[in-house]
Amino acid sequence: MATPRWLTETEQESWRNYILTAHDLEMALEADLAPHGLSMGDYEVLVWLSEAELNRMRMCDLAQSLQLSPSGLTRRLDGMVRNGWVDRASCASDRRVMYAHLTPAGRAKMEEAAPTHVASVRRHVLEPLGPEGVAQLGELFGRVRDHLLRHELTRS
Amino acid sequence: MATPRWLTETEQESWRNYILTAHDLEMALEADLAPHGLSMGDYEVLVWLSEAELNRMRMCDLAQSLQLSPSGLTRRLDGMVRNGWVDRASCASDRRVMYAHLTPAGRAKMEEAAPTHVASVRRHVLEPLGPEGVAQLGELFGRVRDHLLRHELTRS
DNA sequence: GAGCGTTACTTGCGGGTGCAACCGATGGTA
DNA sequence: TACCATCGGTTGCACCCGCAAGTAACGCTC
Repeated sequence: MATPRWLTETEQESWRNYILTAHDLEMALEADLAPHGLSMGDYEVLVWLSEAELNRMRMCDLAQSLQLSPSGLTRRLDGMVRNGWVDRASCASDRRVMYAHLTPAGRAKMEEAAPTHVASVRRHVLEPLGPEGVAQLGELFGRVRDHLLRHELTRS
Repeated sequence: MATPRWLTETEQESWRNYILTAHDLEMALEADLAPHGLSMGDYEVLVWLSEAELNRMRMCDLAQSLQLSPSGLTRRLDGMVRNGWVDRASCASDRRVMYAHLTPAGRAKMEEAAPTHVASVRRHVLEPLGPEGVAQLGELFGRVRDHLLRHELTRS
């Protein structure tokens, strides 16, 4: 596991449960999405663009939303453009900017895959946790997240 | 985020919190370990071997413990052997088997890094959650894990 | 003891990602 | 207007990883 014995038994076991499960969970979600020819990464691009105004986002904003490096996003879009789900459009007012834009085919792909993915999340996570478990999950990770962000800010 | 609007507001937010935080958390732990010249992956190898009998494990067992593919482990060990933290030893009774064996230097490196990592986990996770939060975390992911494993078994 | 399915590990290959370097564009300042 | 720090994006490079194929060894069966 990830940590030696300087932790309580309980801490040890909780942390271990988290580490192992997070990995397996990711694999399960990925596997459920695979039949659609999508990775979770691709899927998240589709979702973000589909919810964005005019179905498009600036590369840098999208990269931040996806927690991806600029180069990482460039490469991921390369693939999605090749598949016809996204196209690139330059910006008239700022010629540095490149928009990632969802195509009709991309929207179709997303609407095809979304029910699968939602069902996957529901089956693997929401259902076993139950409503109050889901609320706890959000609360716990919200606390960790706040702590992380605060820590990050005080660093600079 | 990872999921469209077929989820409750609460579900949506909880899931989102989890996805975003899990990523940031991993980065934070990785960053804390980096000054020692270790990735989390390397560190976990050191921990597993240090807790194993005779400070060694069969490659296949170690791969399973680390949730890594055989080839992935081979490559990771390559690097750690190059750094002198691990060496390979073949097995007398079964010549297919290769042991990964922790060297004294590897143990030293692990003992050097462990306090850092434990402090990191404590600061980023255990402290913001508090004792009862940690227990909840373990309980929730234990439930998800049980569900995943059961599902996996019924598949075969 | 010959054959064969299985196991353990490694290697070739391709995909995904981050970092650093680069280029063009922008906006503020002298 | 000229300069320059900064920003947005892409490319070169290196690393990590999984899958498939290959090799060697094991062990069961006939």
